[in-house]
Amino acid sequence: MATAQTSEDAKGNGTGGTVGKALEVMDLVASFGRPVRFSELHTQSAYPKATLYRLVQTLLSQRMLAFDADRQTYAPGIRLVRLAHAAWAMSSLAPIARPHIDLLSADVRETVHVAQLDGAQVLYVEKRNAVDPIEMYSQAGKVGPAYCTGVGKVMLAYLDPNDAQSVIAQQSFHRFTDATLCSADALEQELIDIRQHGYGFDREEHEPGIICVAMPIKSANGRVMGALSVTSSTARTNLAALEALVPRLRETANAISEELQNWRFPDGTRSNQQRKAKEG
Amino acid sequence: MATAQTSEDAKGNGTGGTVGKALEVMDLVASFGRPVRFSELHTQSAYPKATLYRLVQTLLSQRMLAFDADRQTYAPGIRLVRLAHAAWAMSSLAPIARPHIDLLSADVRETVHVAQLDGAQVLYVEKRNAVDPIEMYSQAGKVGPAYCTGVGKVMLAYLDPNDAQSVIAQQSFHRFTDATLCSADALEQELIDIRQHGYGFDREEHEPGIICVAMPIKSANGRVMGALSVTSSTARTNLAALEALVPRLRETANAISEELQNWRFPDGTRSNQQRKAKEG
DNA sequence: AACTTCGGTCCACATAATGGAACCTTAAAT
DNA sequence: ATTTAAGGTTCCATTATGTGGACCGAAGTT
Repeated sequence: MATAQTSEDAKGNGTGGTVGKALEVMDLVASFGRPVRFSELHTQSAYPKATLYRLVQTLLSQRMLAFDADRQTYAPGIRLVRLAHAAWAMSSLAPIARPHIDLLSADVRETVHVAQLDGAQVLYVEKRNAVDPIEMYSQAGKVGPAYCTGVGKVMLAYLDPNDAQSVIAQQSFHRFTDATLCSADALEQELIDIRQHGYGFDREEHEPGIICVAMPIKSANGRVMGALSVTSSTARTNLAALEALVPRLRETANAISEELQNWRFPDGTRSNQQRKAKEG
Repeated sequence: MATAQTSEDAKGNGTGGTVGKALEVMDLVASFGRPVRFSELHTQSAYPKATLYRLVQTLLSQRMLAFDADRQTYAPGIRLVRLAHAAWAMSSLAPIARPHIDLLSADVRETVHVAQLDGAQVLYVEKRNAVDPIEMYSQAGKVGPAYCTGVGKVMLAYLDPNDAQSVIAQQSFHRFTDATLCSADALEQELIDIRQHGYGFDREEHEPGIICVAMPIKSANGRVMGALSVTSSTARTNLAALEALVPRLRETANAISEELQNWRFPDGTRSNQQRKAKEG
């Protein structure tokens, strides 16, 4: 139920094995955001033509990529959607968080997000929008930067220091707005601040006019599992008003944490370690 | 934009390369439907312990699997959710179909599904439920059998004969209900019938009391891209009433087909312009 | 016809995967 | 405290896989 990385591995590598290379190609295809021709991939890839070709063919035969014979283009295959369904259902906070953020969202009448870390980026796994409640993959599955979003910053603040260091090192620190924290130093200062309060804000750091208040979701033993946030705009409200929602947010985060703990999958997944942890 | 397999490949293999083996492990993990221990995987896998271990480690380092240190269990990783977002957005009918099935669903006030073939199974990529409109990954991403669902049968009926043959050969023909078509022969008979009418039914073949009418969604050149269906129950309606919806369904399917064509990047080279135009 | 671009194939060679066996580590049994 | 067992991890000689420069052929272009 989490981003593994138990700190000592630190080899946030990408390559090495064939599988890694194949996944690099997957990412490449996905990064285009539209179906691509082989030659387009070739120009963007470090791999020689024959190698890239074989990788693409492998992926194709595994239905990880789909080929449009008419247009001669490749796109990520729907086999992924199926696997992702499993990932979303068992590996994300979403199924557990859902009823809680339904309540929260109905209560505060603002957009609520649940996010987790995927590598060095924030991945949104669930969203409730008070005004337009129907959203699908188009929202869950989206990624964003960790250093300038409310959810990203609170997760970083409570991450194991080694992991946090590694994630911070991978941030791009692009200046989206005047308020964006553009250096590791500025960010770390902010993280200290977040740890003191127990929650964090996005002060128009990612998008002008967009503000949010965020709260970490932790497991029983204190590991950050994700974060949730309430987002609004400066046109409608202000930081002080959002701060007033903190108790409600904390309540929701705690409820999710707790349920996370009790959560058992159909067949008993209870481990001895868990039993112990619960007693202690 | 589709299940590739342009008929001449036919090697619906699973193994061969390392990538295939790794994906086999992914499927295995996903098939449990809950986080699993290494030993559980080992008992279910043909691979020797060391090999399986290395595959799992590779997948883990690629964040395709996530490891829960507390429970010592593996689950599909959230990197998948991110890749799947790309797959869903560019490789599925869902983004195009969405507005159309919104209309259809509001109109007929019944559950509407959009599905595509993923290998030999039906994969639902979008759903609208008139009474309870909030659904997420929990629905999109689900899979079902091809031989006893409305959408599955209409897709088979219009598939290239070679591909259809291969898919039919992979069906399990489990008898879910008295009405289930339990043999390739019975199914092929049904497919002929579907081709004659241009649409198909699910006559409680998968679940007692659940019926549907389904219609293929084809591309300009006649290839099946997917299917859509209106589902209801025998308690509320009957097949004749569903059949009366056929014109409305055809209209929707045609609208999707057409938009599919226009949305298609006419030539790889022009795609950016088109995108720009859409944004502006 | 000569040239270019693009997708696809070959094959000697290098790398990465394999898996049996040995080895830790934790927990339960004696 | 000592033994046993089971789950999990590492080693390394062997072998299967993947690599990529060169080459092919079709479809356009000049």
